[in-house]
Amino acid sequence: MDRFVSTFTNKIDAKGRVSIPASFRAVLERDGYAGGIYCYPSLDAPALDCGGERLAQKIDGLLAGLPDYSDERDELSVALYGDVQILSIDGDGRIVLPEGLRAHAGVDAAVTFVGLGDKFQMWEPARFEQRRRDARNKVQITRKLFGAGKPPVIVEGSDGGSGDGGARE
Amino acid sequence: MDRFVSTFTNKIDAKGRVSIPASFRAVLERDGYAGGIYCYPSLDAPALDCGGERLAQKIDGLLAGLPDYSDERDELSVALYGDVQILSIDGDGRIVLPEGLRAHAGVDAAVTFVGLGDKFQMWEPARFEQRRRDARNKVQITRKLFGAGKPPVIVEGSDGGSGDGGARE
DNA sequence: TAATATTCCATTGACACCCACGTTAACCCA
DNA sequence: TGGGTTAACGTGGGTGTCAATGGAATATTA
Repeated sequence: MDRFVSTFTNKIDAKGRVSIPASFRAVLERDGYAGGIYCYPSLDAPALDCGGERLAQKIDGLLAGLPDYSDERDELSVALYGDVQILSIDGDGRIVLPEGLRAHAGVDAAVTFVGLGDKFQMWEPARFEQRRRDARNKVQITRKLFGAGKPPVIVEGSDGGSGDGGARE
Repeated sequence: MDRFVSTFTNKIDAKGRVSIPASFRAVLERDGYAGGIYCYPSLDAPALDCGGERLAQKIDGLLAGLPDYSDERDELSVALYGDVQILSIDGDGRIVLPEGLRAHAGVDAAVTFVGLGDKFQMWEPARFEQRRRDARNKVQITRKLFGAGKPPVIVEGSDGGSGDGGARE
């Protein structure tokens, strides 16, 4: 299992802690993460993008192409690195969400973890439910267009395994 | 952790001292710094660029690329080296910002530290907030770089519910 | 000596670490 | 197949540690 798959909803406790789904943690291990996960506000949604080293390297790669000390680089750096927070995972597999991130995602009592292959997102449960409904409609339309019959599923990473053992709970 | 990541805001006390975020200090250690950090006014922003040895070497490298005695080199040398200050870090991980630097960044009561990979910047908090918004907007526009176009989300197996194990919630 | 800068110490509050409980899903065996 | 057992995960709470901050004491310079 090396991809983030499926969705889980966990509670935020009084201290602001949330458990990261065990299966996601397993992926992070393989990903090789040094004590914490990278997490930043999604650019196009009220959600948080999270991942391990692989995600960090993706960001690096993005900047690697730009010349040092160029305006674009500085700007992009600010937007990417500047927003990134490293959330350390405690012994029980939990993180605490800083105020800024919580605000962007609008979460308070609970968080929905959404696997997206290379990375995963954190959503306010109700908001995610809404988004998912919308997405489903879109899928229906797409199916019609393709004259489908094909089963849906559509993780974005693609080939991604469907269910398999993963998903517990 | 070997790069400056994430943002922190710390206060300036009556004597002009600011704590450098602990995680940044950790990076500086690895970077091998001799008692102080390199710090100079950003060329294109009301902020201060800071870093350790790696940053110094990068500047050297940048200048090395330009022909000796060229105008650009002179200009750049002055622009970079000329304003560089070495700020020593005290036993508690704090530095004091000289007047000149404070003026350029417009800081007074607090400083926002922004990790940018192999260097970090210091901003006046409000000003940084503004800059961040701008940067995010711009990035959204140039987002093709991300290999974007990928719509977010959408897991959820068909109505059959076969797919993965669905969330518990 | 006055004024400024640097080092040292104390306080506070946040966070990481530790353990304990309840629930649930997986497993085993009759 | 069904009931009991076990293990794992999510959750809650207590506690120690460390970072940030404020202030005092000491050194340094004019």
